[in-house]
Amino acid sequence: MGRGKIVIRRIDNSTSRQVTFSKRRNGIFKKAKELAILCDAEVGLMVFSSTGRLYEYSSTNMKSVIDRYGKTKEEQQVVSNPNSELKFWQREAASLRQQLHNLQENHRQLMGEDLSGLNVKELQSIENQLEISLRGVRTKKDQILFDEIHELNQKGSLVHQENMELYKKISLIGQENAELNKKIYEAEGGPSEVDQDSPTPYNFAVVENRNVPVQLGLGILPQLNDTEQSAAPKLGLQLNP
Amino acid sequence: MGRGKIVIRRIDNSTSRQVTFSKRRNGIFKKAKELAILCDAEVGLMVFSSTGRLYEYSSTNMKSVIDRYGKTKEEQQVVSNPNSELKFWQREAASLRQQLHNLQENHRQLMGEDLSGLNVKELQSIENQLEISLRGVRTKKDQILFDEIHELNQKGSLVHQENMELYKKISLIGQENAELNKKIYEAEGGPSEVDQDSPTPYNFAVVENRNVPVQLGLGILPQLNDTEQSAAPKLGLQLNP
DNA sequence: AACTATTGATAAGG
DNA sequence: TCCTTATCAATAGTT
Repeated sequence: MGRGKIVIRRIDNSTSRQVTFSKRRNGIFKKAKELAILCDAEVGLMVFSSTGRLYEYSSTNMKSVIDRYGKTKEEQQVVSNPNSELKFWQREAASLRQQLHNLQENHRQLMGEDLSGLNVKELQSIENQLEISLRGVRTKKDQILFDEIHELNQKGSLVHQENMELYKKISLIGQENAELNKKIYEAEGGPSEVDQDSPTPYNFAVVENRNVPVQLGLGILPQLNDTEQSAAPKLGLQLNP
Repeated sequence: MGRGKIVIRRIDNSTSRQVTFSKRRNGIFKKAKELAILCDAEVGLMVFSSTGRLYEYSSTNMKSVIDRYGKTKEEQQVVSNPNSELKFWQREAASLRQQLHNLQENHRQLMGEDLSGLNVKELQSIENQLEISLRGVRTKKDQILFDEIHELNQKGSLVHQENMELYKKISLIGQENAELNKKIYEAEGGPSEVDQDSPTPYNFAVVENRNVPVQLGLGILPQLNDTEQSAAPKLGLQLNP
């Protein structure tokens, strides 16, 4: 029920996972309330987010629900009996240790270690998995680099534009200046060769010599449809997608 | 979501209430499972029907969820049993669970999943590790295949030799046979054209026609320094080291 | 238990 | 986190 169907499997992207968690948490709490009210049931719901935060709902109060749960399961004795609880935690630890062990073995094989005892078929399977992983990692890395370059190019483009505008302004100010000088010259009457060749301060007549702005050296990607390509050598990473 | 909107209030009709309870109970349990899987959350859900029946779901196990709940709420009064061994095992389980969690994350990344949130350097590191792993796995696989081929070639060589010896024996027996026939012929006196063309049983004179043994079709590796290469086409895997 | 018309939840995208 | 909207899923009422 959304813009598309999704497979029920851990959401990789942590942001999406977080967002989905929020939405669905609200959803399930609403459902829990409705169930309790509509059907006159006692409901207790505890949810720990992957970051460890607790969210809870209880139609009455959680302690009462847990107590009732304990009674119903006839495990009330377990809680008061230290021996059986001890055993529970020992079993729990054993189970976790087993899971850890399995995962470690799996992990070592993925790390290319501990390969003895595997047949060709199993090795082939690991090889395939590693190839898939490698492709995934490379794709992700390339994408990040690509994005970075894209961003740099955009920034470069902006700076370039800014540069152009600054040059225009300088050009205008230069013209203004020239006109002012001219007026002063006319006001003083007659030409004065002394001042003729040494430009006044704030005279930006240099603009006329080179109105091409400094190249920033950022490789501009084709898809940026930048029309102001120049023959100047470019620095930085160049991607050929 | 149904044939019509309903108000969220206790359903009076007991049958309807029961039916709705069944449907919505299934619904909420499904949602709870999905939430746990999608968002990597730990979920515990307890529902008592109006008739007092308990229905429960937990993504891990209810005791663990209730314990965690108690700890999180800091309402856990271990006062009833401040057993240090109990605490030890609880810490042990928590530690193992943490390790498991870390390893799972690491593992997922090696599987090429869950790559968001990694920077280029980290991705590069995973990429390198995957390449090393891949090389290791391939080397191991190739070695197994190579060993297998080596072994097959040795076996083939042995069978070949055995074959040669058998052919020699047959040849000897054939000669013996021929001599015996000759003696019988001489003892009977005079040639008999009837028996001349049809070979006696156990006459292996066929040996003279082809003393080249059947090719086993095993590619023989150069390092086996097999000198009996033939021009016959070979079957099976051929390695070119 | 099925069916199915309808509402409700939510995925994707700002 | 909240808003919006297109879709899919849950389910209310019925058979």
